[in-house]
Amino acid sequence: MAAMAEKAQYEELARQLSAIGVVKRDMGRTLPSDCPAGSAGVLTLLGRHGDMRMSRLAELLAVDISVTSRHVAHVAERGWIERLPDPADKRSRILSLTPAGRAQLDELYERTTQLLTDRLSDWTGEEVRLLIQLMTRLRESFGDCRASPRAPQAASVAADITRTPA
Amino acid sequence: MAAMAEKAQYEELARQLSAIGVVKRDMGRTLPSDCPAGSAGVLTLLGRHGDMRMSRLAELLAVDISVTSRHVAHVAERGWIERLPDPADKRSRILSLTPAGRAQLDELYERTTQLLTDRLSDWTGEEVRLLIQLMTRLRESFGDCRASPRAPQAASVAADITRTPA
DNA sequence: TATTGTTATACTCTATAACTATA
DNA sequence: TATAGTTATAGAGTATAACAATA
Repeated sequence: MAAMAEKAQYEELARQLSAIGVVKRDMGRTLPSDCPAGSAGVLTLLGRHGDMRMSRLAELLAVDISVTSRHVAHVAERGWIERLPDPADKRSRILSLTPAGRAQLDELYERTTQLLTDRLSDWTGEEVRLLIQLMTRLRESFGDCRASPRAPQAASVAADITRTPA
Repeated sequence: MAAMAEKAQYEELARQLSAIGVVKRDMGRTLPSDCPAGSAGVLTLLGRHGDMRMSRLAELLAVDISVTSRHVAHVAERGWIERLPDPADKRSRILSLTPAGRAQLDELYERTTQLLTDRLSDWTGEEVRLLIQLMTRLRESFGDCRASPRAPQAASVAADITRTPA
């Protein structure tokens, strides 16, 4: 009984996931031409979490380290980050934002805010918060448990909904 | 004041959007090797909405018609759809699922359900429903208003939350 | 002239595998 | 031997532009 309804829900969720690309592409169009989404991800995570090694960044990006390496190279070529030697392990490199990288990051923040302020003008803060919470939990459910260092577990959303009835 | 909080929320939402790829890739890995995500999208929408023209399908997929053309060609080569002449406009083609296409679609449903049943085992139906609703609204807010033919407008989610306090 | 759809081209993102340097 | 990172290669998805056929 409930299984049938769940199956239909799952189909609908799969459809929504496959269609979310239209949102990502719209976001991508607002990026500077020399800073594609991959580069923006590197800058954002370094800005948020501070200096880190390649392998840690790959975890946060949730992509293979070879992909991370390419994004990092692109960002480093533009002088937005430095790759410092790791005194504890000569195989490793410590990634660190440069002042130019921080400036680029500010530019990205500016563009993101402008776009979302426009697109989500009729959303409440509560709705945005809830969507963020559910997307975070979705990623955790798919095994990406690395991106929420401060929030060990995005607890049951249902409980949160009842606790915060707008 | 509130603007600062909103800006931080927007940054977080942008991060979640850029990181959702890990979920899509996991879904993609469950697909048959000769039926990539683009093909699955074509089959799914034809199954859901019935026969349609290329241009309509491109709208539903929310991609350029040139992209749609390639996905459709891939699916047609495998015998999953037919491209029938449109009696009303000889430039146009009517796309129609074949029995083999329906069988392939059933296979896709099966795999999707299995994956999501596993990954979302600790989600409530209400949480899934809410995520679907918010993602639908997000796409609408980004100008993709074409994919919800039966639900003219996904109304305020905040109102819905209070109306349905679990 | 305008529109429907196809094809050619180019770009981004991704994973796998082979490789180098270090642990 | 095992691990950190780089590079080469291949595959999927997308958009733009040029084109053919029809409206």
